[in-house]
This record gives sequence, structure tokens and C-alpha cells, in this order.
Amino acid sequence: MPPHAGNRDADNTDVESAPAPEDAAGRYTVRSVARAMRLVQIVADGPAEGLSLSDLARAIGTSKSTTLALARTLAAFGMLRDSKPGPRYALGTAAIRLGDIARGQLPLGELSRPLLTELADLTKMTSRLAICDDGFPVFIERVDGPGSVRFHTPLGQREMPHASAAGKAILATMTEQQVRELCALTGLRRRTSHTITDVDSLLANLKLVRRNGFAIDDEEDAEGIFCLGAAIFGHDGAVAGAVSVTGIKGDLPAWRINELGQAVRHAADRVSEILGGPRYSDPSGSDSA
Amino acid sequence: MPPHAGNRDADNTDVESAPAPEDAAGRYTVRSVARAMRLVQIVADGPAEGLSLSDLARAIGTSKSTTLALARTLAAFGMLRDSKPGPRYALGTAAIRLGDIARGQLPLGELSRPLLTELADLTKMTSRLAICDDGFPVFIERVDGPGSVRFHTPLGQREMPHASAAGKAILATMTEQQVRELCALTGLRRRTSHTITDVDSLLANLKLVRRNGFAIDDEEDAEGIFCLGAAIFGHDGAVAGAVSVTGIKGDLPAWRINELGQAVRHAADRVSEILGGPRYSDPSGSDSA
DNA sequence: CGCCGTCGTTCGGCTGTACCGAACGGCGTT
DNA sequence: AACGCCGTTCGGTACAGCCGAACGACGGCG
Repeated sequence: MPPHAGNRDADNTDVESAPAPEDAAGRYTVRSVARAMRLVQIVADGPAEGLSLSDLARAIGTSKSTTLALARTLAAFGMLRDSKPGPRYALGTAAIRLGDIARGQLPLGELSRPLLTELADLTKMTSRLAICDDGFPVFIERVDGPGSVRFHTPLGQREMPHASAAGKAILATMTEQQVRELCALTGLRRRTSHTITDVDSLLANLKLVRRNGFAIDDEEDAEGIFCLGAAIFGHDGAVAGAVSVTGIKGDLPAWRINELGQAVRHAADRVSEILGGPRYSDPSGSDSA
Repeated sequence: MPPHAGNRDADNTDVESAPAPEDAAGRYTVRSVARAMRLVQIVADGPAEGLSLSDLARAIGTSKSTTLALARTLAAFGMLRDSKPGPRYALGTAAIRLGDIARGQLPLGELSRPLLTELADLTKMTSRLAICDDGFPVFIERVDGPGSVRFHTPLGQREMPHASAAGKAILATMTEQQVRELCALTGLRRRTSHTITDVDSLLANLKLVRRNGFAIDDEEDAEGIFCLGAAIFGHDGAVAGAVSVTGIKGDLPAWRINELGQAVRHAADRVSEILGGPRYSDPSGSDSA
């Protein structure tokens, strides 16, 4: 039988994306490192108080002694921290350091910060910036608007392309062929009753996105949540990511949608400008690879 | 631009805190995981464009094939990303995700955010929040003031206790005995010509910190940089961290120092309040363990 | 009070795997 | 063409990672 005995059951019910990168690292991979990374992921998805050693051992399906060695090694590098009493493991300061540096390594993050702040002030909504990772939107920066509610989607995580404003803004820059391929890969999972779950409806929606210059997520990812997003382009003209704002649906009268959409698109254009890329222009019917 | 580690065999001496966690993780440790973590650290300290596989292999002293397996495993989890062309490894989106979650797991981060923003607006300086990690200050949150210069000390990193305002604010809450022990461990390394490098001067300085309620870093960590810091306390009355503001020395007339110090101390007290801890009170001569 | 469950930790030994070295094809430069 | 360096593949072997058992401590429960 394959090394990991069949205990991938129990928990991880709430991890929606989960193509489970567990051992599927191709052929040349290091088992203990993969285990260690799974440990880190589990700790990250766990409660803030941390997890006990036994919890971890059960979660990754190894013996306590093995798990202890892994956790100790990670803790030695500050990746995990053991908070006393009754040693519980949570993410350590090295994780913060790496995350901060990683954001700095992406050129977009630092540059877009002031623009996001401005957009958040203007719209009174949480504004975020996503990069395009193989067609998936990944938010790397977030600025909360004044008095805006706290959303808990962490940065650095792949979001569903079809169920987010940033995702649809990105999809709208791709060809129908590319969209179909990506959708076949992901599956258009239903998130709420408003989620677009068939490709044809999605393509029609994207046509609208191209005409407006911004994408709308009307409770398609989470109930009661409304988002607006616009794509940004890099120096090579390819889509680099998207800017989006998020708020409570009830706080947004319909007549403000277009105004806010223009604001988002304008902010995205300014980011494109900084990158040396082209500003948005309606590519209706002429979208090329 | 981060300090380049001009590495090779005699490398990684630039981590100041560093009891060199390389392999010295005690007795129960996993070698490949330690190697993997060193890989991540090296990539983090490297340039934003990433490092080639051969670079990494040389840096950690393993064969290319081994390094490839390690890097592939890390990349499968998104910890590293290989940016084409001519595969170069940089930090991946998972690092961002983990960092974001780690900051969320620390109670202080989210709670102090609005206060830091307020302080940054008030002082026009970069304001940061540090937690106390074994006596070392570790910044976990940063809010740039309007028009403030960009400082590149990454979050999540241990700073020198004796050469930073946050560090001295924390030291000031400790007993002379504890301060001496910590100093013996770290060594009061000189950073600039203003750095306090002997323990007695430091203790005298800390006495002043206690009287003022805030600590001053007058170009002691970096030339031309001026900081003010004040300690914060948790629900158990123990020191939990510090708030500090950072700016260019030339921009700060002497007569504003006390005013800004009070502002920092006030902000720190409000954080303590949120934590359910005691606000600052002058413990002159009455601090005991 | 003694029983049982769980916790974290230690240690010895076997097996598997992580490591290395050699070899290959592709590039760019000499 | 020949050289260097790059990233990648593959097979063999020693070693290190993994397990299971055992221990002391803690905490409920009958």
C-alpha cells in the first residue's frame, strides 16, 4: 500500500480548494519535507491557540516520535512556536518574516499599497490586490476601509476564478478556449445560490465584464458579500492581476455600482501604468491569446 | 534592498541573534527538513529575481540532484515558485499565506492595527508593533506614515534589544539581573557610532527609560534613524511587546521628542488596555522578579 | 486511593529513502 | 568545434528517518 495509510479522512472538510498536493510532487520529492510542509499547513489551518503534538501526529498519520522530530526541526527555525503550557504548536515568527519578504519580492505589492489605501478611503470598502497565478487570483495585499467589516480570506491563497470579482476580471482577458480549459480543470464549484456554475453563462458574463471594464461578484462567493474587480496589465501587456473591493451587499445601493466600478477600474489602470503596461481598453470580440 | 549574503562555505554569519539553528536543533531533528528550511531562508535573503538551482546547491552544500528534490518538494506546496525562464527559485504564495495567517494567530496584530494607523497619522512616522520573543523584540505589524521613507527591516525578525527603541522599552521592564544575562548572550554588538556597547551605560539608559515611560533610539541602530518606543503589557501583567515609531533624525526637532514620546506611550497604553493588562506606571527602583 | 486515559519524551533497531555521482541534452561563449 | 555551465534523469548504497515500545507525569473517574 502507498506509504500514507488511509487516514486522510476526518478533518480537512472545510478546505474547499484542496487539490491535495500531499504527495503529488511528481517523482522527485523528499518525503519528510513534504510531511513537514503538511504539518505547517495543518497548523496554519488550525486554531490560533495551536495544536498539540498528538493532534499533529494524528493529522499527518505518523507516529508521535516522528512528528516530534519534524515539529522540533521546524520550531528550531522559528517556523513553528511551541506555546506553553502543555506544548501546543502554532505558526512562528519565521512565517511572518518569510511572508513579509515574499510580498516584498513581488514587485506589485509595495507599489500598489498607496493606491489601495486611496481606493479603500474612497469606497469605504476593503480593497485588495491579486496577482494572477496560472489563471487563479491570489490576493497579496489588503487594505481595510474605514469601518469595514473584517473578512477572513487570508492572503496568498488561490481563490476560485469563476466566483470572485478579481477572478472574473482576469478571466475576461483570456480567450474562450483558455477559459474553458481552466473551468474544466477547476469545475465551477457552487459556493452560494448565485454562483455561476455553467461555462456558457460564465462566458456571457465575461462579455459584460469586457464591456464594463470591471467585474461584479454579486454574492457569488459568499452570501451577502458584494465585490467589484478590474484587471491590471504588466509591461508585456499580459494580465498581471486584479484590483478588487469588497463590501456588504446591503450597504451598496444599485445606483452606486457603476460609480464604484469606475473607481476600481481607474485604480487598476493606475497600477498598470506604474508597471509600464497598457491601460484598459475594450477588447470586445478582438481578444487574442 | 536587503543585505546580500555573499555566501559560500563560510556563510550565514549575518543573522545577528542566531545561535545558528543550522543543524543544532537539539538531538531529535530531521536533516532533510532542516536543509529545506535553510533553502527557504537562503531564497528569502536572496534577490527578488530568485536564485538558480546551482546557486542553491552551492549555498547549502548538497548535490544538485538533492537540491532539486528539495526545491521541487517545497515548490509543490507553493513555498517556492520557479519563475521561468531558466528556472529561478523565489518565495512562493504559500509563504504569503502562512505569514498572513501567522499574524492573525497572534492576538496583538489585528487588534493593534487601527491604533498603529492612528499613531502613524499623528506622528507622520512609520509605526510598528513588536512582540517580545524571549526578550527580543520582533516586529509583527507595520504601518507607514504619510510620506514616510521606506524602511526595509522585514517583519518577523529578531532585532537587537540594546540597539532599538522597542528593545530598550522591553529591557526596561526587566530586572538588572535579567538584562545582564540577555546582554551576555547577545553581546551588545556595535551597529553605529552611537550604539551603547557596555552594560552599565545601558542600565543607566534604561533607568531613564523607566522615568520617561518611553525609550529613545538616537541613531543607535542605523545612521540617521531615530526611534521612540514604549512597552505594552498583557493580561498577566508581563511585558507583551512594544510600540515604536521610526523616522529620519533630521526631521525631528529636539523639542518634539517629548511630545512624540508621550504619544507613543499613550498608544502603547491603549494596546495594553485592549489586552486587559495594566497601563504603564513608573516602576523606578521597585522592579523585582 | 488506585485505575485508566492521555500527554510529551526517550531510545534502539530495522527498513526504506534520501543522498550522491555519473551521465545526458541543451545553451551561450571562447 | 570544443568548452563551460545549466537543469534534469537514473541507479546503487549507506545512512537517517521512521516506528513501536516504554517511561514519568498529569488529570479525571469510579
